[in-house]
Amino acid sequence: MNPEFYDRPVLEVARDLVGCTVTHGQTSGVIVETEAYHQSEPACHAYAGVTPRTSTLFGPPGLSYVYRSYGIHALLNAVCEPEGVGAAVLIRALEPRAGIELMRERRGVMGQTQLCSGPGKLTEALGIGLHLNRTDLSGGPIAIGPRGAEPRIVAGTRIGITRAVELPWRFCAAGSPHVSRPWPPAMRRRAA
DNA sequence: CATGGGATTGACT
DNA sequence: GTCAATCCCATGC
Repeated sequence: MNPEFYDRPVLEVARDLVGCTVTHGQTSGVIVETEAYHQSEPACHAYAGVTPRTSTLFGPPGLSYVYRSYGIHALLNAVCEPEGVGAAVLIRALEPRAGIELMRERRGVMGQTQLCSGPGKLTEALGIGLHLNRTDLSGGPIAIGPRGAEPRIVAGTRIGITRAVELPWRFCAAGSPHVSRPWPPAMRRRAA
């Protein structure tokens, strides 16, 4: 997808990324869960302003932002909005498509819904590390491609944060078993 | 230069 | 339900 796709309000991009395909090497998956982050709210790393760590977030749209979480996991984001605005979409879960056996080896689990059902899980399954920070998502080693049919989307509040917890900036593909837990309330009510 | 915290996960009670 | 693992970096002295 071209940089223009990301040069829009981060909430629009987060919603439109659900259903798109992420590819790295032999492995790929369809995005089933995203979260939006923006410099205007305190859960976003860019809230602190431009620092060596956050400079990627303020860079041109369409770049990757990969950072280490809890000293253990690499988390993958897509930088959005015009250069100078700090915003990104966190890729939280995928439905595995290609290279599933390789994902199983990397993750050490067999179940398809356990391979990529979390932001730290999917980077491990796809082999995405910190060295892929600030790479081009349209022509770089990580490629994000367009979706087919538009999926039905369920919105909820973001997961695992301590500030601005009330914002409904999490977007899930309705009924997908590959979404990370806990599922949004609107999705638990009825099976799919 | 020392310190503390975090957009998580998996193992355990 | 609780808790530890583990490291980059922001912050403060």
